[in-house]
Amino acid sequence: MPTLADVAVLAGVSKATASRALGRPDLAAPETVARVRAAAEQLGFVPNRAATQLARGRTGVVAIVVPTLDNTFFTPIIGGAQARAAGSGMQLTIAVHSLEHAAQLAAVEQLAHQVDGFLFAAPRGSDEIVRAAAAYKPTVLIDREIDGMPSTVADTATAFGALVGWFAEKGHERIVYIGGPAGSWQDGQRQAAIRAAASASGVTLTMLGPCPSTFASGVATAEAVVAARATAVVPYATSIGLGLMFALMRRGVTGVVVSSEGMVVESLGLHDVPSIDVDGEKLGEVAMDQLMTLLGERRTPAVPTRHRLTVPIS
Amino acid sequence: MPTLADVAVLAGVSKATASRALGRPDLAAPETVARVRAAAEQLGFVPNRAATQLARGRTGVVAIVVPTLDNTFFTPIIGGAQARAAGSGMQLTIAVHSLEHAAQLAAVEQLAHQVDGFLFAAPRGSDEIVRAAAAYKPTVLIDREIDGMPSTVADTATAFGALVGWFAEKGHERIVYIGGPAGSWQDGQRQAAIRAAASASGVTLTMLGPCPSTFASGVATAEAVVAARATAVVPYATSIGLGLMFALMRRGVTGVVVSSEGMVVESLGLHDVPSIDVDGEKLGEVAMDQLMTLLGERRTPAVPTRHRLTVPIS
DNA sequence: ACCGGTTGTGGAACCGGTTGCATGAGCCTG
DNA sequence: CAGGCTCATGCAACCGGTTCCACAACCGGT
Repeated sequence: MPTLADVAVLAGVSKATASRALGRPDLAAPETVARVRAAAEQLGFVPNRAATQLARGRTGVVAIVVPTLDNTFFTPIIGGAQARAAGSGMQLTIAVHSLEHAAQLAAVEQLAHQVDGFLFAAPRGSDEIVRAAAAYKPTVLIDREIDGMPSTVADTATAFGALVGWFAEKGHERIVYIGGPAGSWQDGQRQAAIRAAASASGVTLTMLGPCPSTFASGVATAEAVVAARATAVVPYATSIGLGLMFALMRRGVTGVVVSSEGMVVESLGLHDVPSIDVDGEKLGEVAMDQLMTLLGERRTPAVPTRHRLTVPIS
Repeated sequence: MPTLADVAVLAGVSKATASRALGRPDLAAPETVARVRAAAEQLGFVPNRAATQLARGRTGVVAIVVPTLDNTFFTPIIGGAQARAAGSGMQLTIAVHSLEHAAQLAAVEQLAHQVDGFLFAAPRGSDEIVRAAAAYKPTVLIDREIDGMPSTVADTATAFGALVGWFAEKGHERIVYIGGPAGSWQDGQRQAAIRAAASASGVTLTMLGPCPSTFASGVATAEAVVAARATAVVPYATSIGLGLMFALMRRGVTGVVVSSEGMVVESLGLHDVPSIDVDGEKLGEVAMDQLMTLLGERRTPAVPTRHRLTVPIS
């Protein structure tokens, strides 16, 4: 395993110069930079991460906190963040946060020593935990806002409101909204937007929930949906909607439209079903860019510390 | 941020002794160990990861390679591995491997410099890539076997065979197996077991596929299932089965039983639908234990380098 | 021709642990 | 009681980069 010293010898310079040539090319003579780079290439030099971290006092790792991996909402976010992290030569570790409060706090404090920053994609965790993380290291929130903290959110509330309007236009008179997990920030936003849209368009609105984002919980809402004699349903999450559609079919219920996401609508060949697609990947990318900015990373585009993505409906 | 030197001063010993007292208590006097531990506790000392890594020449990180995060088969595996890694004070990074061959190879070689070992939960990747990883660092395969390499697999082949037998007993005469992704090791195993079980029980078997493990691809098989006039279907993955069930319902097809997993069967209240449940968490745990053994970690139980979990059907 | 300023480079300290080796105290054995 | 042994400990050299500082060469300006 070649070291920087090997590269330096081959290039005929000192370790110090070699380091500068590779890391801060502007501080070395162009000709030197070229020679050092060639030497590094030839030897297949890969900088030792631990050494770099130790010298710089940074870990080169950021953590993304998610409530679960079993929800396809979070995986693209992770993917996007991962891609951006890798682009800056950073590693991403995933912290799954399904624990109860005290354990969460302990886990965050433990983790804080091992990372340079946090991405919090945990819609339900208490503010206290997020603040604890932020007290240690730079922290960016994903899909949730807390006063005074940087965040990236998808503006689904507006999209959900528009969806209700869309249904109203199509002549639906009784609409159901199936709320998300208790304490979800997004759920609060969406409820407000949906209530406003419903009263604006004069439809009858039934609010169900709270409801975890799972297939099974969608199945479980079928009865209430039927009881509400709704013709249109807006579920908090795709998995809920899928469970609901499934259960309605099994009961032989027809004439109820459940909004979903593009992939589901397409693969099932559903017609006239509106869909909302959150670009999770983008969400992860933007949030990571924000974090990199906070960390003083040069190579990433600067992003405002508070960011809203608009969400299309179709 | 307190360092080992601070702890040493407070405990009235040298850095060397402090290090030994914390890391190898058997090498220090019990009384000293106690004093050092108390000092560390008092200062809230957390060892600097980078320094430890640099000194030991190990990264303290292992990577788990998965094809995607959008498949609920892999997430429990990751969870299990993560839990075991944390138990040994190691970090787990997730490498998603959806790239084409050359990029995969490059990614693995890059990663190899930054980790102590690999867990490969990539059922389809070519052997070459796995071997490349193994050439650099200890590597354990998950749910796949390659000659001469340590692995942990769920014996689903046997379970799938039993499932066919179960269907035959219930009087089903035409059975469909929907194969998994092209090149999947497990798929090969299952096909063999299913063929054997079918010919043993005299049922007519139709093999479909290969078929990616997605909801959409399950939907797409509905036509072929109907054409085969099958009354029982055994899909490779839960997501495929779910898509198929969905599509069959929409067509109004009844009388076709699709095997699934416990969670689905329960939440939908399906009766008389057999289910297969792979304990993914366990799979991850065992594989990580194997890897820890290879890495010479003391604290983990030694596990045979080739391990098969039996899979229950119900 | 002399001086202040820029630029490129090397020496060496440093990040915070781990560990080989040497030292000395205390114990057992012959 | 001497010689050899074990045991606990400290010193100092690492691991492999980064960066402060000093120094030298070279620039243009007066």
